[in-house]
Amino acid sequence: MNEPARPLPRRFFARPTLTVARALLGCWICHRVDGRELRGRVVEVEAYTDDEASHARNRRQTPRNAVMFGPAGHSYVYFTYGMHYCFNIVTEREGAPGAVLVRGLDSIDSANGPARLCKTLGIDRRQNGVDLTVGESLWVESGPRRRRERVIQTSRIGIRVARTLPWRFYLAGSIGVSKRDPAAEGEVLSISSPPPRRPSASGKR
DNA sequence: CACACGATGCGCT
DNA sequence: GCGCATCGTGTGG
Repeated sequence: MNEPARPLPRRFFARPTLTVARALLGCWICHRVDGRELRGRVVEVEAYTDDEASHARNRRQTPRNAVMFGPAGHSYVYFTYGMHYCFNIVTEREGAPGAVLVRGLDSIDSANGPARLCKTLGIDRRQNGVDLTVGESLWVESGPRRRRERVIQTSRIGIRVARTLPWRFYLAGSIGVSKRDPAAEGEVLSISSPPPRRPSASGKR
């Protein structure tokens, strides 16, 4: 049998979104499905509140984003591009929209990128609105970051607006990070390695 | 009702 | 770097 769940309590999630996002690094996402328990360690997240890139932009509430306005510690799973799911964890006090998009896990295969992560953990629309503090099917467990694991803070990915907000966090050097930002990591140029390729000026994403 | 488009990932150039 | 799958959602008429 599996170990009993030790879900993080509501008060962990009912804080400012940026605080929760950073605190989630190193924690475990656990999903009990089909009699087995899948778990991965969070290594990359993004914060969304009521900013221009958020589903709750302008604090506009809709059927889809409703759980972002609800109590913290619930899951917000949305469907996108006609084929993918993304998993978020609701933050802030009730009435204030906020969620952390979980973008990458390690200690499990194929969990780099928010959609692959959902596929690997078996998360889909059925998990939307689940209370993660119950510890019954889907929950989050504490997992303190290891010493020497640096937290990198940089801009979010895959959005067209609000790109200057540094609201993405990841653990440097971890497998499971969808996209690294060498500049934010303070990478030193080496004369023995080829020069980094510059992104073309046409890039819109 | 019509329509534009996306918090992505894959395969190919 | 680029095209594209594929459909729910929000917006506007």
